[in-house]
Amino acid sequence: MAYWLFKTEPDTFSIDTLAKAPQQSTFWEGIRNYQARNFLRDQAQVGDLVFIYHSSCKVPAIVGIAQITEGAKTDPHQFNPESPYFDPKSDPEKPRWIGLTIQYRQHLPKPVTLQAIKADDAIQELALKKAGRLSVMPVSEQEWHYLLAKSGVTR
DNA sequence: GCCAACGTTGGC
DNA sequence: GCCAACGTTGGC
Repeated sequence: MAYWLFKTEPDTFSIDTLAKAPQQSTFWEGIRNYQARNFLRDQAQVGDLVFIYHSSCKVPAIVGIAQITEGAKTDPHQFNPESPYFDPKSDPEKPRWIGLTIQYRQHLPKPVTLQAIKADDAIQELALKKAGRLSVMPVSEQEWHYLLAKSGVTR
């Protein structure tokens, strides 16, 4: 059991989009960063919990929780020249990029803003804090529970 | 819209 | 395998 943080731009795909999706599920696609991919490929497991973080928006913040419901599969967009996620260098025999399926769990009662995270000395490890453009990052168990409490989730 | 940070590419 | 140039991300 592990904990993660996934970034998304709410203009493209938000926690609300996920909550309203069929089965409240989506295939998390378009990961095009090796470090992020390696986390998903090598460490993410069905059952792991995921903070959904809104980036590139007015108030960047952790806004909700999802759960991984299906393990890593080839991301088909890498082979589609029409897709913004097309990767001409990916060999169909050895696909370079993967995605996995997550399901909505809940909105946070109080989103935890990037500003609050940066200002909080109790949060030290979270990769979000050290800048970084990583779109998928691990969250330690301790900081997961700390952030949950901070967001008003009581259990 | 700007720009800093940082990942990726490609020439050597 | 180094590193400069380039592209992208994402906060502000």
